[in-house]
Amino acid sequence: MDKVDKIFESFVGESIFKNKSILQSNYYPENILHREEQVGLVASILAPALRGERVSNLFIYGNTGTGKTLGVQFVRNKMLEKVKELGTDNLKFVYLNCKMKSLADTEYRILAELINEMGGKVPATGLPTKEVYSRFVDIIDSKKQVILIVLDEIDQAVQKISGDFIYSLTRLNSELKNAQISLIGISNNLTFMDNIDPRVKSSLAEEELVFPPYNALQLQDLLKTRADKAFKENILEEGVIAKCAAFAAREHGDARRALDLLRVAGELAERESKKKVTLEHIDEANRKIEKDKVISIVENAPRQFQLVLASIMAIDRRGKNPNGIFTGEVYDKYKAVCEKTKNEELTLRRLSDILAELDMLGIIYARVISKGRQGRTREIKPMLSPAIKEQVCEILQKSLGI
DNA sequence: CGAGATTCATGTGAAGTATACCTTTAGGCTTAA
DNA sequence: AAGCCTAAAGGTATACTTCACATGAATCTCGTA
Repeated sequence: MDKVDKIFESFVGESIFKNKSILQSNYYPENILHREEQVGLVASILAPALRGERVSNLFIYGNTGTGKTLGVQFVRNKMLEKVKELGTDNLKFVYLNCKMKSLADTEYRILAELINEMGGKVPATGLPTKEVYSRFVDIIDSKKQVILIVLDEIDQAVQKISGDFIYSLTRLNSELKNAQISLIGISNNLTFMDNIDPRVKSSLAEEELVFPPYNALQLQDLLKTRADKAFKENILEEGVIAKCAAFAAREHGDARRALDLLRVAGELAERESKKKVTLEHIDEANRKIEKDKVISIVENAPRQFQLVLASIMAIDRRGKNPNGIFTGEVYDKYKAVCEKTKNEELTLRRLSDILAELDMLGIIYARVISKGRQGRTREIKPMLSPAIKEQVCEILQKSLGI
């Protein structure tokens, strides 16, 4: 039996999943475990909107995977249901994720996206920002209504946008004749508010709410309820859930991570046509998730990023850099690579920024250090396990045509 | 020997440039009455 | 005369460059014990 047959065979046979979608990240559960208190608070803060009253601006903190988005969406759905039931038409609930990089990382794009969500239309570029702004106001103010705007991962946006934008949004109500708007900011970053204009701060966070991380026990509970629905009976080996929970608890109680882990582990087991999900599958899943993330970043990175990364990998592969690689070395290698691949070479200034961004992406480690008389530089190390390194190198070679 | 002063190799911020899109606007051409 | 198309004018975003100044610790210098 050849390989392909084998693969199909394992899928034709009994699946270990009952309903895999329950473990996927876009699944919205009926109720949200261990977040009753927070969800209740959100609901009570937003409830006046049902009567057409303006509600306080709300700010929600919490690490990734602590149920912030889920909680807000949950309340949103319930409210929209209620609105339908009441037959009124004066409540809009707009959700915008600021992290979708190409979608909303500038003031202009956020406005454009909000307008789209509201049913208006605006080109991706070209209009004066002012014009977009006034169109936005027109759309909102076209009738009497309460508008709740959810800005998810708002910290990502504010880094690039002046806080003025948020401020003017919060102040918008005085310009509106008919409508009322309220903002709901969601941030992963607990220290986000610290370096923000106090005016913005006080107007944005009329109400504050913290979503604490799940602890390992809560994660187990959560995984167990979902696993019961997602897997068939007796599929999970003893301790699998506990291990998933432990992994995720280490990652700041990230429930999304825990669910991904369990799902991928299940997929791996299925692919091997095993009847059980074992502890090793969890380890394997952990590695795979990490790998997939890195690879998709590298594949989709702009050419110049790939060139820089290729230079770093080339130096790293030659070895003997126990203390890390320095910016100067990378730049020399990078120039050579550019010449070989007939790419235009950038300035050292730009390279420096690219290195910083690669660091942000978590592909390399790059800290600024001072080497005394030898000046200041970044100390650079690739942050990839050997197996991934090879794949990354292959991708780079293919993509750059080396 | 130790406190300052020096120095190196980049880091970093601000401002400017080039390119790619986008709308508005005005003029010219077409078309229908 | 109304309608449609086109090109120029005027904006914005993005990726990059140029310029100028900032950094921070190893090393040097020099006064002093």
